[in-house]
Amino acid sequence: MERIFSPLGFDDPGAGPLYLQLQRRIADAIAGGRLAPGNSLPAERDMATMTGLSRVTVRKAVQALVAGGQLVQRRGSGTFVAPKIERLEQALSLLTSFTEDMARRGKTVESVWLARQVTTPSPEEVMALGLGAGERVARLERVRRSDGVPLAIERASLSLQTLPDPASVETSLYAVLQDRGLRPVRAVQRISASNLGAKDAELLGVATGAAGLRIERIGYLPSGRVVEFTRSLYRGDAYDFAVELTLAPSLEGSNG
Amino acid sequence: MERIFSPLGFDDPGAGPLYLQLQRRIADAIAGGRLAPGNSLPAERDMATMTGLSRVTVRKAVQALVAGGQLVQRRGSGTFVAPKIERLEQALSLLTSFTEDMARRGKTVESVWLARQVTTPSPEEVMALGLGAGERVARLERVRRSDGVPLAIERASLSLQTLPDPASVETSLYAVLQDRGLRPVRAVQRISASNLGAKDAELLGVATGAAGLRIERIGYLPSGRVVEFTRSLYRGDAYDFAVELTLAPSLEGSNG
DNA sequence: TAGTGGTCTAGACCACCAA
DNA sequence: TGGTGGTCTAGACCACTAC
Repeated sequence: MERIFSPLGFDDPGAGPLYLQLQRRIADAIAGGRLAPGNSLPAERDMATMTGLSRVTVRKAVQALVAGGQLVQRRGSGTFVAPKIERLEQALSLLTSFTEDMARRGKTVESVWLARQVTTPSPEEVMALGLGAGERVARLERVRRSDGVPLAIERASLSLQTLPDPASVETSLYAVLQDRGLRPVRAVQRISASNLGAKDAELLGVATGAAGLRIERIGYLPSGRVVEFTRSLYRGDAYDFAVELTLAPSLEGSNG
Repeated sequence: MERIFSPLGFDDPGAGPLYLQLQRRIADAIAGGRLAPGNSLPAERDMATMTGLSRVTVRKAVQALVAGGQLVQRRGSGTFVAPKIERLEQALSLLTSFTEDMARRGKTVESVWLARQVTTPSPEEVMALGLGAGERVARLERVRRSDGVPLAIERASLSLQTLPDPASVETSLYAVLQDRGLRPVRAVQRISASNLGAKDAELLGVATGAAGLRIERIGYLPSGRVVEFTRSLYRGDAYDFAVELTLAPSLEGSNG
């Protein structure tokens, strides 16, 4: 610990900005195990006096590591090395529901409802669901947790013909749809990454600006009718999506 | 412009921190089109005097928007609204190479090589490629650009039996492998999101901490032998991966 | 050369948490 | 109540860009 926050070595002119040097020292200490998950760091003011830097500079180094998910800070309490997070792997090629997916691997699932209502659709929802003029929409918004850890924010929209009573969904949306004979058999997903805004980050228990996996899904019935339009935001540090790929058809047989 | 940086309204006690209020004002102006892509913002010092805030506070607001990809800053030049980026969509279910994928949609592809060498493998590479003790590895690292815009960093590792001469790869790795009769026919990918470090961010031309899509791929021959181990980092703001899902086999027929 | 963003400082007050 | 992180300020110097 003394070595990390030693005032020595900060005067090398070619070593870059001071906050980056400190950031690198702390990151190296975590990577090297000298700072283990759960360990506390000295208070910001103490790090400042120990290193001979100003508190603002120390804060800039720490903030970068908080944003990257390597440290966590609790006001009034202190700064700590982030706990090791167990990465969940989910197969992306199968159309399963969150609830079923977690049950399959023996995890508990809790949902915290943010909204479960009938409302006026956004232009995006009108487009995706093919709604008529004046038609309203069922919207389900919830934070998904597994074993107490928030994993994803899920915002599902369905036409009222598909789901007249949103309040009837307690846990699995797909289970409700299945009862109504309206479970999707095919879906198209689009995946991208983006930085989480303050609100979404708080819901997921990570720092503002942390990387999240954004997944947009449109589910279809066998008839081709759209049943669901879902936008999810997964914690980037807690989720791995696995996909199996096969050779592109147009290239088949031309190999070798 | 005057409205955005007006000193009025910053005294409301319930509106949260000043830097968040300013951040919201600027973000709203961009979303509402009052600030269009390419537009320049006043200098930081000017924004500070206009709003009555300190430069540090203005900077904190601006930095957050830079991290989120909504603004770009150029030292000595100014602060600008980020140009609209064209999102590329790539099918995730087919095993295609970057080069072929871009060619199919009529885009030019350039590679900037970071490394193309035979070297000592990392433990991760030994594991993924199933290398023997003392065996060396061919490593290909490059930044992929399309129409001049950097899109991804690709780091591919192959055993020397698969690719004895890394320098023989000029554009498409898969084309070279195909010539040798070693093109993979199956691959497993793992997808997650993470914040880009300073170095990777610079290579992709985005701000440090921006969200990136991390993809790890292991490619196999028909025999089941591993041919390639590739770790890629895509710009989160420039890429959409599309996947089509079908009903999980175990649920087939139980629908309705 | 003038203007811009990038870094850094010393000091202050507030809100929250734990003993 | 004392310590912690969260916010904010005024002022300074540097490195780079554009002219």
